[in-house]
Amino acid sequence: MARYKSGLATRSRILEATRTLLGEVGFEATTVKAICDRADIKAGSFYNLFSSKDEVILTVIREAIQAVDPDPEGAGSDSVEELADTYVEFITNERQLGRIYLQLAVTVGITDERLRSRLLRHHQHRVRRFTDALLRARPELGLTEAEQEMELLIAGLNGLAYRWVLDPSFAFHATAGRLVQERVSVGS
Amino acid sequence: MARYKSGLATRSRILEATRTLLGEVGFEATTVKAICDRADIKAGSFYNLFSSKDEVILTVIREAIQAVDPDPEGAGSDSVEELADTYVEFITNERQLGRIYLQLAVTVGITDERLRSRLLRHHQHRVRRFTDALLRARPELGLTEAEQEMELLIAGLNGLAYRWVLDPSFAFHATAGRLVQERVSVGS
DNA sequence: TTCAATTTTATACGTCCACTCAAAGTTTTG
DNA sequence: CAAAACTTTGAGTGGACGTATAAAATTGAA
Repeated sequence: MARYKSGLATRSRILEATRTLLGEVGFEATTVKAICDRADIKAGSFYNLFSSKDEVILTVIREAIQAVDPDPEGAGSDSVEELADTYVEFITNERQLGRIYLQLAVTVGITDERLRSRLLRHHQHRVRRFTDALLRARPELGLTEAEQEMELLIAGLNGLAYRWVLDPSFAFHATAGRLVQERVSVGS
Repeated sequence: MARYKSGLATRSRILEATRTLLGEVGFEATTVKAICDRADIKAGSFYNLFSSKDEVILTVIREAIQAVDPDPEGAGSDSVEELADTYVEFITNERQLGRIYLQLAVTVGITDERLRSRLLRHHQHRVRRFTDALLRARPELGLTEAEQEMELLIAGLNGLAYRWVLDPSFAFHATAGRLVQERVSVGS
């Protein structure tokens, strides 16, 4: 474990290098050597601060999952629009973590059963948060109906995110905005 | 190139092994050795029939892209419902190719610029096909409006596909059906 | 300033990777 | 059936990978 400030700084550089590599070249190309080269350190330093390649990768994956579902002070008082907007901002601004997030389900999730169930729990938590927000705005909706709407909204947002990754000139923000408006005003 | 029937059979076995591995364990774990072991051949035979690992993987990727956008006899006469249904069936039945397809944009697409633009062209072709089908059913819609609707529908279908991969107990077919109904009856 | 704790370096090991090739085996053709 | 074309095998290559460790350098606390 890092205790001296130089060690802590090295740890940060390793995490940043890992984040960049995972986001830009994918899991396959993110080797310990690539991480060390980018962080400008030697393998020995890496293994002094992390016990394995998996450890640093899982640390960054946790960052990515958390970034999509932040639990800010005002938890439980966001609107659907705000929640959706936060996600769009996350994908477009935090490019590295965003791409890592989008890779998770179809790449690592296939192989690692524990990560898959963790991602599923994350998704269910996200649906709940969106549903709560929708019900706050439109209390007359039934729980099941609201949940189904938000499942569709989140699927749509994810699909648009993949679309945007494929072509960053795509009007992600505007399209997502229209989608949210539709879903929020469902049945009215 | 394979000319004798034994060579052709081996080629098929290699392709099937690659398909299975890409779909089940991902790109990272799909090594030449893994392919050869699963196809029960030696590396020399592999390199007699394919010039590289990339060649066989790209062949399977092309299969996956084509499977999503088949050009059957009746091209230009499908309904939106049929097009969407075909996609859902593809993802749920052709599990291997389906997972490969879903991995493409966020995994290989990041690294390989040529593949990324190929995927983008594939997507645009798909949007056009869905839009044509929608306009056939509802000629009163404007082209732009119809295109935007279908962009949202496809994003939704893709998002639901990712959702289903994460948890195959998810009611993909039913949820996709509701989504299609909504989009087809837009503004009416 | 001293010295123990921590970090960095240099070097190395064994494994697995994509890939090659000569030689032996098999299939098709004339 | 014999020669040509093709396929398979088995053994091997160099290189990059993850992992490990002893010694040198640096740091922080007393």
